[in-house]
Amino acid sequence: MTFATPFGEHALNPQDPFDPRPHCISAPDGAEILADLNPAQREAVTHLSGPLLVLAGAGSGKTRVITQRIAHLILQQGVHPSRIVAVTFTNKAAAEMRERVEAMLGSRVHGAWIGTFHALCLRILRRYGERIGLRPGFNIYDTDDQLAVVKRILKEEADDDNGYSPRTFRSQISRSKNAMESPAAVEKRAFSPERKLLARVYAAYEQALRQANAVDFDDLLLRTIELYRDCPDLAEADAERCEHLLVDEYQDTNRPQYLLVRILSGRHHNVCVVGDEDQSIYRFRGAELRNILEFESDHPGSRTIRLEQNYRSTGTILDAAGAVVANNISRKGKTLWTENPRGEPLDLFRAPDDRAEAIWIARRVRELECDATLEQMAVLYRTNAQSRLLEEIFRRDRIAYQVVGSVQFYARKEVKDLLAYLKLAANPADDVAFRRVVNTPPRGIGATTLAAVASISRAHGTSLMEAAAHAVDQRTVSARACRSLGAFLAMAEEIAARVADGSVAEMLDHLVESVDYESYLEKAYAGLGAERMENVRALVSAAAEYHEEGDDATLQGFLDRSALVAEADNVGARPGVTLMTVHCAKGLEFPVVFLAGLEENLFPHAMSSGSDEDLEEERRLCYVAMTRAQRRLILTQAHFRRVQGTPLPNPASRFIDEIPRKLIREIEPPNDLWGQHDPYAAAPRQQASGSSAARAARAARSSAARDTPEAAARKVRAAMKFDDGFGIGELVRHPHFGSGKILDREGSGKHLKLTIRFVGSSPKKILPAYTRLEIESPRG
DNA sequence: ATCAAAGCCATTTTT
DNA sequence: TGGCTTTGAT
Repeated sequence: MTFATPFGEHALNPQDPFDPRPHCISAPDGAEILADLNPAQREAVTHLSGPLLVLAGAGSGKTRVITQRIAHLILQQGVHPSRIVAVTFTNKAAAEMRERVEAMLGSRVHGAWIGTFHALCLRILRRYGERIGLRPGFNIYDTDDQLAVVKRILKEEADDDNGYSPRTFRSQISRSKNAMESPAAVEKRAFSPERKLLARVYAAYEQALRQANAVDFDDLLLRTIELYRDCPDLAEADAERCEHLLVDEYQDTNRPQYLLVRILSGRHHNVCVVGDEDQSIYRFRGAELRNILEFESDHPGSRTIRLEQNYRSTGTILDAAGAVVANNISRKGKTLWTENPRGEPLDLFRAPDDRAEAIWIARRVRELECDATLEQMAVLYRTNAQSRLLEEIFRRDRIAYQVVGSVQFYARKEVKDLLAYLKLAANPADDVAFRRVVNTPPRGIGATTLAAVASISRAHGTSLMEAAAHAVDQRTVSARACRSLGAFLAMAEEIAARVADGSVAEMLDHLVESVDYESYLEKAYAGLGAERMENVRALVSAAAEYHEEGDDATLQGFLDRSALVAEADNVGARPGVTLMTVHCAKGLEFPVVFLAGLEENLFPHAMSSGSDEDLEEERRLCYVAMTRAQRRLILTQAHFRRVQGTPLPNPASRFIDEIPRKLIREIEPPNDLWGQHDPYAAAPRQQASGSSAARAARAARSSAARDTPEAAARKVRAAMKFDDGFGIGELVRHPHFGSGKILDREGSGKHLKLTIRFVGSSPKKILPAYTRLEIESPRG
């Protein structure tokens, strides 16, 4: 398991990543905590009162500083743990921090809060949410759920030709929320029809969430701020509790998070933020670099400490990464240095295409296996889509690997289905959950029935669940629908009744049994049902595990966790090479790192070529990727890459050119990787940007045949008479769409299909055999 | 109402 | 390329 370190005598450095001894020494008392720290680290740990900004370069022992600081406060300053709050950005970081502090202090940390912003806010809202109108049992909507809400609204709000993408609306709404813009504010500044529609959809979305007693991720922060604003007593009490506030990854905070920090540190002002402007990579979701750049002016009397000694990487890797990020303008500027040896030059492999790139990486992994384990290697890439080819080749070559975070476990359909049942039990107002499970597995409740239920819910202003009960009571829907809807309601009630007693795992087990979920999966995913069933079993065992962790296990707690916890949180849990996106890799380190897909339009991504800010973020992302490497960094690039199935040419990433040549060793492609397939044959000649070329290809494919020379035939048919009464030009009435005019007809008997234009909409095809069409104006 | 086929769409990163 | 929605058939 241990491997020879190339660092010779440096191996005894206690912070040396290749030192086989465990990193954190257990149970220190007194001065021992400070023993292994350099002067800057020590100052950051012992600085006691007032705001503190720690600019911590990559690999400079940032987590160490935070954890030691917590230990120092508790052990030597006598601060009660419950008066310490440490917030991080990801669960991963929080878990690591908690683990390391516990390793040092054992039970003495008990009472300190260590967790993510979102988890902290959720806890506050669970306790006091009622004071701002959140009813107990409120649910958390993830991106999928948000999308479902937006889709439904778009359908109702703008049913005529809405060419708008729900996804765009969803992210625009999220963007507005992070900027803390109300629907009214968006409306006020909306000049284009699209912005106006956005304002309407946004308003309806907020309304829908309130009615469903649900909050989205953004709301967790926003509504906590709202709570503090409306209930100053609570803000006061929590700020009082925050004798010491520590914030990790401060460069990634957005506006709501910034405000929360201000509120919570408002009383004691002992706020210690740690961050690195060069590693800010979440601008796209509202992170404001400004927060860290302006910390000093924001918090008068603050102290700034720079951690510039790197303990992680070789000198070569550090120089290369530093040279890249030096091209950015908006930064405070740090110079990282290291006592580590220079190490090997960076490998650079330029592959003819993406397939050859993957094959070469697999081969190189095999070669390197002699001085590093598979677990010590990682392949990083910009986009999740890139993992597919790598996986294929790794599987073929029988190299063990683990993909982190691509398809989130909790985002899988089968998992979401079952969780939706539980969410509905916890919160019957959750309309998204209702729609999701009401006919899953299919039980004869189709669009017609659902539309009837929805209109009742609108009319009475109640949830779909209540509306459904009402419909069954009043026999508003057909007898058949009544029966299936009634059965569904009875089952939902039964599940809800089990919430009080019994474990979550038992509930799930019972649920899977009673709806016969397994045979549904079998039917719905021919052949792949078993695979999906595995995920169901994994969910059940996750629930069982959750139950074993503590005695305060509740359905609520389980749902909260599944909403906030991502799969990415157990990196390295399984054997093999780690495959993940660069974003996912932040905060991690590996002895050997491959960075794949270094091409223009991919990294930097085509989406980011718009502004300098976007490009600088890509560059920081590249910096983050490179600084994950401890011993070896291997860069790869593909001249041609398949995008949506078409091979597209891309020049090498500008980031490669920003690395000093002398730090790179370029590797010639082996013969067998050239020309075993001929990418140039299929590729377009033009040197276009990825996205526009892709669009052109798509357009060409679809614009092939669209003309319909049937107009003549239609005229012939229009001249004929029909004895079934549905003549062309006839006016008819449809139970749903109202009055309309028959434009055309095909087939006959029960296969008769009519094209009808209804008032105020485009023509629709109707089969009279399945609907009750009445003739409105018989022509003489 | 349900199922299968076919067209359609989108592909940046995540709590 | 593949997942998902719409369409079409029964």
